[in-house]
Amino acid sequence: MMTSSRSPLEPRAALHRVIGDELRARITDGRLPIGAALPSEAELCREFSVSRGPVRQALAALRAEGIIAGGQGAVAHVVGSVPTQSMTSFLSFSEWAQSTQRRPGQRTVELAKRAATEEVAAALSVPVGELVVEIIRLRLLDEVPVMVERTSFTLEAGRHLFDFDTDSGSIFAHLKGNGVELVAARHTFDAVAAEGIDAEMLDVPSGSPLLRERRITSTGAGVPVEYSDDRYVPGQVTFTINNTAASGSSVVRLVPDQ
Amino acid sequence: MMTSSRSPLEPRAALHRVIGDELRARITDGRLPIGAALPSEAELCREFSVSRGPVRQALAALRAEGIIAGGQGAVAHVVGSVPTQSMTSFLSFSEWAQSTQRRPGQRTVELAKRAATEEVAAALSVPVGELVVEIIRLRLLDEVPVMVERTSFTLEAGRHLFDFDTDSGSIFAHLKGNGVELVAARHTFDAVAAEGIDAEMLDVPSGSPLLRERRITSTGAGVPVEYSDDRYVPGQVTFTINNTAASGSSVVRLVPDQ
DNA sequence: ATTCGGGGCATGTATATATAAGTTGGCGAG
DNA sequence: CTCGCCAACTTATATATACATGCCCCGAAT
Repeated sequence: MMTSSRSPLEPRAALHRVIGDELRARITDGRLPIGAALPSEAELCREFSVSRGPVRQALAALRAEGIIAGGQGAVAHVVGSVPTQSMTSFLSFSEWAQSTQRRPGQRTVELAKRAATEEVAAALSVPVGELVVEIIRLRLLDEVPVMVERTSFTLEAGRHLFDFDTDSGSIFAHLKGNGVELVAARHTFDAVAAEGIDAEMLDVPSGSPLLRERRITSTGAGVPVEYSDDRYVPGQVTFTINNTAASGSSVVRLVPDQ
Repeated sequence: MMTSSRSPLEPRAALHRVIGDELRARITDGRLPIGAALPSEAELCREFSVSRGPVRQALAALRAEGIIAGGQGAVAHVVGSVPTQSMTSFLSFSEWAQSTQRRPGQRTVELAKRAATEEVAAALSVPVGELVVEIIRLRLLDEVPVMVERTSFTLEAGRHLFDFDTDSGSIFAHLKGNGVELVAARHTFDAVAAEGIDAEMLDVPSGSPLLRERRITSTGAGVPVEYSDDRYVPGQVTFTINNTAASGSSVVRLVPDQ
């Protein structure tokens, strides 16, 4: 059976993914409530007519997400439905805001092509003085200012921004449409005091605390594309992380370099 | 197999973990620099004298951590050395400090058994008023105060703390020794202003920004054991997170409930 | 009634094998 | 010399099998 348009033998369906999605669905829609025991591996094998390999792969994925737990000799059981966000929803303020029923707003303060400062150059792995595209935006939720964002793109990626209305759409959606794929990000959190323009734009007293997220986003090949310094008004937005001993998560506490 | 002089099948050494650790070591010490191609699966099989199963398990773990990348038909290659920490090293301030060559210090301000406030009760999933063990500690790095920690334990876990010198050892090590296993944690980050006692203990001006980490730590069964509110002086400690589109990491940006 | 032990069952780990599908590099035709 | 195609290599996926080890429950002994 060649079926030239498809594959000769169907299998390329990635059974373990099918199984994982099915179990995820059962958990989120309540057929497998929190605390419930999952079917044993053997039962899942029978149900999906597969061998233990794919079943165990699916269970391992769920375990890594922290959704199920259970050890050797005991059937796994549901420990909770971990809130997760897709990569794009996490990176894109607009997309995230809409998913929480808030009206996102934004005001572009500046869009410029300029030489990279030492900090930006280090983050983007380019020589100091190389041209980068810098955009400063004030972000709002339901008309209330919540964040000031200072983002630098490499010229290669950033040139797409000049033919784009940065006050309306999502930058990430636009970049993706132009073939710029962002698949990995490193986030660093600390606290800073609001100063000068930031305090004014965010409408908070000078010196009041802000949550700062610095972010380096890269392509699949590990090439940095974006560096951003985002400062949030406390109480409007927080960041939450789940980690488990099993899936040594990538949450790290660090001493800043300098 | 042979395995004649020892137990019938002796492995139980978790070969895939051994292989993963070895590869991790090669990457961090430079024998496999960033960008380098890993040996093919077949070569690794020969080198470690195992079948493809354990090798693929090890590679899958590295891939989930974002350290290596590569797809079907191509040898995987190193995309970066992601700093990771074990669960215990991430949870335990003392252990973490020692791994960074700093001298950790701590001063216990208070250790008390008291009724749970609304906030604590909600975090630990116990009724308001239930007895919990609360400990307040000032944490130092090289004699400099960097963090104030307010932790509440359920009575079940916290009772072990009264026969323990909280100024010397690691609480987590002590709890683990008493059979309290902590395997999952949820961390929430925001910024707050330093106030009253906190500002005084941390030796910063009142009103200056602090990075706050609130943490709920649970057992493998999903039962909350510990709730902590830690406030860090900026510039001394930051938190870093890596996430990739592939391994939908559990990093989430949230609107606080209240 | 309570406790202790054993057996059944479930998961963890490893091997061997087979097929599908993507990557790469080299060879030959134009 | 260039372009296109094919063959070899490599990874992704799935099956079948075997044994080690930990949990849980039930039954027997106290």
